[in-house]
Amino acid sequence: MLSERQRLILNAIVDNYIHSAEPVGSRTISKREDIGFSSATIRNEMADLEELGYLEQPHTSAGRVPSTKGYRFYVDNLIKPHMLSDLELSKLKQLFAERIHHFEQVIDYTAQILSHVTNYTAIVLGPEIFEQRLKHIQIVPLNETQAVAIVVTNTGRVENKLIDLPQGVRPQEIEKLVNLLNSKLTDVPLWQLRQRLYQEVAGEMRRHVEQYEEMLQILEESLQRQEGERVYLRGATKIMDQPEFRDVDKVKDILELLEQNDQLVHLFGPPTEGITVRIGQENQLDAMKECSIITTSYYIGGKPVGTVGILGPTRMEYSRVITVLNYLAEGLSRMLTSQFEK
Amino acid sequence: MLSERQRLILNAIVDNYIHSAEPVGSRTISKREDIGFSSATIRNEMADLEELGYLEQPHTSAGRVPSTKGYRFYVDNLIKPHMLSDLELSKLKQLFAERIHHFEQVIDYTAQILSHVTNYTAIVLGPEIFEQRLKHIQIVPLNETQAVAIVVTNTGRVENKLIDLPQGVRPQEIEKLVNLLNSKLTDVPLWQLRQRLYQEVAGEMRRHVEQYEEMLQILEESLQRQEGERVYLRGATKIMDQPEFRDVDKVKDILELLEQNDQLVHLFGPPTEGITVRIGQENQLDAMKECSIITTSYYIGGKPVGTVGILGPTRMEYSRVITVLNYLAEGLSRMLTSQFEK
DNA sequence: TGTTAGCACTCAACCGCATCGAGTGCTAAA
DNA sequence: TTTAGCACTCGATGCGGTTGAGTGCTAACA
Repeated sequence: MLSERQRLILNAIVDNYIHSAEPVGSRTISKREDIGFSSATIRNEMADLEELGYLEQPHTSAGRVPSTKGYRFYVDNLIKPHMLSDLELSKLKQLFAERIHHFEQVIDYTAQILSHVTNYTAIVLGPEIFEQRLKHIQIVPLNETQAVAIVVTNTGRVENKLIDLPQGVRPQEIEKLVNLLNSKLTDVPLWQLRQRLYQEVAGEMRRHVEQYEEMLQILEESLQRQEGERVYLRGATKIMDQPEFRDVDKVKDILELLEQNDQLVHLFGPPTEGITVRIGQENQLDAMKECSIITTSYYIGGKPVGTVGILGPTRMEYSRVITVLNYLAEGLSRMLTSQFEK
Repeated sequence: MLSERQRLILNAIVDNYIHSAEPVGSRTISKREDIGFSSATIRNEMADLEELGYLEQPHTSAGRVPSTKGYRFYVDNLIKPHMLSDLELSKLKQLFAERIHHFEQVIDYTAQILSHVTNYTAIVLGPEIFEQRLKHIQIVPLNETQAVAIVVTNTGRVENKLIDLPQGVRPQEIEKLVNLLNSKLTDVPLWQLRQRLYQEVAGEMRRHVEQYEEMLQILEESLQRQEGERVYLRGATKIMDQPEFRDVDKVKDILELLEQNDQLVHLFGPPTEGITVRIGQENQLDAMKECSIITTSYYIGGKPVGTVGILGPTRMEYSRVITVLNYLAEGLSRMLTSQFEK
């Protein structure tokens, strides 16, 4: 367990390093107002903290830098709440002032604002498809052999897929089928769709629809491909503002990762209640070993539907970002709930 | 006008620089098989070429580097057709082998393959909305006050928009309206929709639909917002493989530009028949002054629907990229035509 | 007259070396 | 227990010399 003084010093070092990006020496710390000890005392404590694994030394005659463990302790125990500045507040409020109807635009704009306010990369996932319910299904024939299947959810999200029609199917047949599907499947959660398709629709279909076999298969296929979450990425280049990422190779690793949307979902892990912080090597992916990721969930009517997150260097302003994320996720949830709940 | 020998030398210099990324000296050139002159002769010619503006010298005791004018002459007059290697061919054919139904997926996959084959950044725009025709329109009420308006085009593209309903509108009204719209507007090109809405539907609507005014306004709004072209960007990080972009600041300028989709449309300019090459400062945007962009159009049934392009350093393999783009655009056009034409 | 060998010159890149200074660990005194 | 003092470490910075690729110019050559 760390002594009170050790905590004080660790806190001072992390704070300082976050803002300077330079290894911090004992003198710098001893001159801080909140510290009343000489540099020599600090040096002793620093040596101890290093032995305990909270600090690291780039080389013998340099100051100390927090280790992953150091940041972890800082985030878990030392962090002080950040007060949002007027500027931050006014930027954030832009989002809520805007009256955007389109779900995807709201989310995209959220990511944009978030990156702009924090000066880090913003990533927003959402919405979790399996929380959504079917509102309407439609099949639009394009020509003899092709059609578009369209699924609309209660949140106003529209998924569509091009499908091949069985030979010689008649428009009336399709219409009949669509009516059947809508009467049976409306308000069913998306993840149950395939199951319910067999339970409740298949029997009826066999009786009323020609080419029952083919159509069923096509339907299943088109319901299956609902992608999971969509990824909204903004401010990816912000990472290059950080002095520790002045190196093209480092940046490249990170941006390449960000280019692959599927990897991002991995990075975020399962949605959790409240703020989650992943620091440096705590992220499995190697390219992220010098980055931290802070995430939280947003809700519609109390149900989590997606995740918002910030990606920055391990040396990121944890306190500020956490406050911003909390504020934003709460506001976003309120906004979405009032707009999209049932 | 350049002499035959000057062309030969300019060609050799550009070729060499493209592959080495180092300023080329007279000795290097004189040793090439296709050149039969001593380094001294080459030096004289190089001095002339520099005076004429085709070459530049980073500093006195360095070799020469092609200027924008030099590249331009190379591209217009000297380039030799590139033979696609087996590897390139097999990668390109992956695209045509795949049987993807979804338009957007085809385009996205195209960008992916293109970047992978060329090792440069690939950008694909499309499809041009105004070439598409309305296939089906649908309005799905979500609750008392909101609905989703969905527009399906003949290429299978689906656009959707959340709309506010006028107070107290009845579902039957909406159904009536949708039927009316579909019967009047099917097969109308998207760009004519608004106009035709007034010409052909408004009168009928007034007679048959309650809350005529509000609905008309809402409809117009929802048809209006059809975004122009979509942008598919792949391999943005490839630029960092280039030795002249080892500098984070340069890379940042470029990637920031690429993050803004609207800027990209600018960059491509209006679609043209055949290959277009924009070299260095020929691009208006300052961040692009060390980049070249090669574009060409792709077609559905003989009509241009979008643009594919490659972004690389000015020192890019023009010949190879042009061949790849030609081959790919042709194949893509064939593929899309067989799949989507009316 | 065009080409080429030869040569002096230029200049970025590289290397070694000395210096500087921020920061350390240790010791001894307060 | 704290702190002043001091020797020590080592990256960063700066400077002079060397190297070598490449040039322009001149004079000889075919």
